[in-house]
Amino acid sequence: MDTQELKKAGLKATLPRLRILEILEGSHERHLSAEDVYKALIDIGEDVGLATIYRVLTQFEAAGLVQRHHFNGAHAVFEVRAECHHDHMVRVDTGEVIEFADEDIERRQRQIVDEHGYVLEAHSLVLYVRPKPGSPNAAD
Amino acid sequence: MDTQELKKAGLKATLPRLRILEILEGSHERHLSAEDVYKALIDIGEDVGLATIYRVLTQFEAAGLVQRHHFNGAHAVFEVRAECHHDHMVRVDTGEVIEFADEDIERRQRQIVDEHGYVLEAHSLVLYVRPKPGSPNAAD
DNA sequence: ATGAATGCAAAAACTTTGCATGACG
DNA sequence: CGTCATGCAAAGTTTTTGCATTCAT
Repeated sequence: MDTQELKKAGLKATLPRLRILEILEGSHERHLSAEDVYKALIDIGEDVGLATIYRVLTQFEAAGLVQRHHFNGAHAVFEVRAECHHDHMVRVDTGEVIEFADEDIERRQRQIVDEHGYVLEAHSLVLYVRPKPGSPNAAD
Repeated sequence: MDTQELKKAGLKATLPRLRILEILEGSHERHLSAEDVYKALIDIGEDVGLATIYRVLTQFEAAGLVQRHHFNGAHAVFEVRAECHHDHMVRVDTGEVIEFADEDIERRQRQIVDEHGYVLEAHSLVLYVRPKPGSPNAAD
């Protein structure tokens, strides 16, 4: 039950918060904008204000339940925090988001930052890609 | 003369474009927002509209003269395109931007993308850092 | 001269906030 | 029941656009 998850995060288990969490966890597309969540809720007949969505998503982010990304400069997208860290590829032709993890890059990042006299707080890596001709991806 | 640079890029050498290019090239801080450029122009008594700054920066980007970054979700910053590619570190305490280049990461990125059946079109890597205690940076 | 560029102001897109009402514990 | 959350609408930010005027070639 998501109720426990919310309480564990120090948040009251209100209906809007439960609904928003359900959408984020249940969606096939893991990366949703506030507007996406809003539309999904309207679709299932839940009447939640857009302002609430923004407020709740910000709280979820602060509580570590979700992560906020800015794949394109415009609007933010949110994804439920995965167990294991990963970065993202974005197809420039379709906008599809593909997750990947690579310990080599992670390690090298920490090393570079350390060499400069800093500590790595967070990072954002997005690879913008297009299908390689002849690859199975070219079909989509 | 920047006039040549603009014409070579296929852009008419208008006064606003020349001024904006001068600001970008002459600024100590290499990463400027549209607002930053606007204020810098006002400061030197040049009366250029903010809308023009946005239009010109977008043209510069299309022409390959500048690169657009989104270090924070809010506003975009622009930098004159450097001869050699590099990525960025952003100090979370001061907002200072530090440039770095690492061929290991670049190579690994291309490899990962290739393994997934894609071609790397572009990428964005930002490391958010804080000074390492005891390092010379901690002082600033 | 002629088409493109500019400036202004209005609009657009995304997100945040104020305040009265309603819900959780 | 007290407090925090919600909804609505209004305001805030950043960026874009329409249109008459001005400028570069």
